[in-house]
Amino acid sequence: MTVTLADVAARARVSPATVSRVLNGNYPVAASTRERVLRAVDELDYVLNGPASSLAAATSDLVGILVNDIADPFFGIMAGAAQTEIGGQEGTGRAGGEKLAVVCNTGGSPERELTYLTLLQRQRAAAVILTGGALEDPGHIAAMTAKLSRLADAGTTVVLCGRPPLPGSDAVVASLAFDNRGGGRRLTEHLLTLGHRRIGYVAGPVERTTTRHRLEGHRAAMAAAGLGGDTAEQERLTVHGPYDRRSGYDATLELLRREPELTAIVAANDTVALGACAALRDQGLRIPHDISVAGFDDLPFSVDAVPALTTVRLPLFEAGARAGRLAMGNEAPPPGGIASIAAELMARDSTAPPRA
Amino acid sequence: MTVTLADVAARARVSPATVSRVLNGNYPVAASTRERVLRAVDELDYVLNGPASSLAAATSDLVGILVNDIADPFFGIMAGAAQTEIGGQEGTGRAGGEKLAVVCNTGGSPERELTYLTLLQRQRAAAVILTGGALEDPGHIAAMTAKLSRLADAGTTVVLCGRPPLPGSDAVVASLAFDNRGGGRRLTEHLLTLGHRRIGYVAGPVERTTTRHRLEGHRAAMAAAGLGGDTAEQERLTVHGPYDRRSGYDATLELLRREPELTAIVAANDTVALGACAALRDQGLRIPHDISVAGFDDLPFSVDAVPALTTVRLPLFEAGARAGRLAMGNEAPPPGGIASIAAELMARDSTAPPRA
DNA sequence: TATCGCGTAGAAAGCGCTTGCTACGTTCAT
DNA sequence: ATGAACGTAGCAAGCGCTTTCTACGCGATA
Repeated sequence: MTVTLADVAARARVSPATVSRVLNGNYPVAASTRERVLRAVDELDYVLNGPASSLAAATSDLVGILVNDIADPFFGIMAGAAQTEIGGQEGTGRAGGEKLAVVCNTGGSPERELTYLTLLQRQRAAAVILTGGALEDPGHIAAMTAKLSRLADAGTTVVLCGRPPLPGSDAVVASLAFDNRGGGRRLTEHLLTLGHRRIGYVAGPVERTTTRHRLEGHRAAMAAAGLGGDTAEQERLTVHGPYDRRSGYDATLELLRREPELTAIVAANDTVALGACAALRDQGLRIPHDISVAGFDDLPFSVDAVPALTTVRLPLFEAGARAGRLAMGNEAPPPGGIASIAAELMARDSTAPPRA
Repeated sequence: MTVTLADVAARARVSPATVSRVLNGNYPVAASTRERVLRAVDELDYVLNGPASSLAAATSDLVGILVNDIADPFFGIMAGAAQTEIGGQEGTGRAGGEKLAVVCNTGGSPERELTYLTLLQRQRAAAVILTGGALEDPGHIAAMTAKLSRLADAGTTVVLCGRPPLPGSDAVVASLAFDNRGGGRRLTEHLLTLGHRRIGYVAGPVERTTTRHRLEGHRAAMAAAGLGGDTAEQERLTVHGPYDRRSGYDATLELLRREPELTAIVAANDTVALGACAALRDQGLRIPHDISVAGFDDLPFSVDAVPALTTVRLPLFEAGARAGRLAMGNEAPPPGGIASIAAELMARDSTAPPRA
């Protein structure tokens, strides 16, 4: 029924070993022999049996990319860039390099994250790239650390992209961490410079590194300006919610209720900011005339928002591509295995000085 | 080094066969024995060797989801929904159902589409879901048909989601096709009803089914209204380009150059529409006062555009979920294996009667 | 009591591939 | 002329699991 290596060998009048070596290209084979084998492969329309090959070689060509939300371009851009670096290099013909880069959607659930890691471990994945913020739960962190070191033991390369390093883990080859704290700080400094004093913050889900870092940046800027007040006051001007449009809408309404004198709102990311804008418009407020709004990430649609959204640009594509290269061993890891990736303020039209 | 089935068997004082049966749960095993085996599995932290298991069983638990652009929520939403149906059903403990749903990004390239299919074939994937429009190139269609029937022969379930049926192929279990033609027609009828007569069309990439169907719907509506003119005129009011923001921007400028009297622009999708809006604004035109704009897909951000975008809603999540169920064999295929999925007009604020 | 059948477990034969080792020419240096 | 060295190819032993077939023990049936 299905064509096997042996069939190809028979047709090319060589041994199975030779066919295997031609296909893997890591052993000298005479040009004429190789030629003959390749022809037989084509004629029989042979496709390697991946499981058999992985079993014998004790490695596979699977590379997993874990994302929190596949419908969010934030992850899509990184994953796409990584895949380009992994599945991209054809050219060598059928030999080598043909990895299967696949993305797995955890939906932000820690259990699913672990489940996918186990599934990838089952498949003896060549590499795993974890993207996006991590959950700050001690239990989960411990479980992840254990799982990742088990993966590393089995020869899987682990790369973190847009996620802070896992303390005390030597399983991770490299972590590319976005400077969310610095970005958040500069964004709020921008607002402060414009003259804002009462700033509301729509934060992401609690217990996420990304959420915390951005919020810390914001509060650091506020504190440096002698604002921000005590903890209770900080809490009053902060509302947490998921990274979606709806959360931005609802949280904005809530912030307005708590503090009608708000002159600016900083959102956890651009999608949330869009929801915030919608809420403000529905309240009859004009942006930025009555109130300023800022986002984070600089996703493609942000520049087309009306008014164009002030935000913080994260080099998602570059980071994803680099993670891909790191996973493939095509790039040297940064010193110490950790790289901080700069976040750039993009001041646009959704922020302006507060009304006098 | 690594723990194998035999290790577990030894520790549980049973034969490897029994361990296998406990893990796969398709053979009667006494409760006490199962208990013992499960404990050993836990104690040894055993993880099944996927390749070995796939080799022996001649199937794997991999399910591939092919998308054209992973950074586009259009695909992200479908893929996410499908993954929910595939990787989701835990609850049964570790037994059964634990598939590895992975998404593969073709970037719209036919070669990569084929490459991924081969890679999935290598892995003996349990199922493959192809999403999004297909390339209308005879050579590629033939190659795809051949590849898919080879996959089907090997036991892989093939499902098409948001992609028209492959004529003459019995390899495909089901195809869920969006009614792009009907949606396109209703959208243009809406514009016609408002009084528009000079309508520009920013189409998607040529030779794509989605592009063609939407355009056909548009032209059918125009023709039914006695408008549209000859082929040359139709061509003059149509500009093709990729499904991105940039294309919408550039094409809109081009259309305006060709026909300054345009009162409405229909875009290939919402992202393109956003680019069109940006171009119009940069030209000092107000939407919808000076010119109307419509999109397609009703992606999440469309309702937050300013003005809110008139578009055609596609039930992406539902379709993706259904495709996932179909792939898992958890839902009966539609009669004839083909289902047409309705597209609903969402008339919002970006369209209005033309200026008198 | 003898027989059958059922529930449960083990033995062992692969699944299709990779790779260490061996074997067989050649060519080169001695 | 002889042997070392090299370039190629084959042999065969697994890789870790699934599954068919066989075996065993026991309660039910006759």
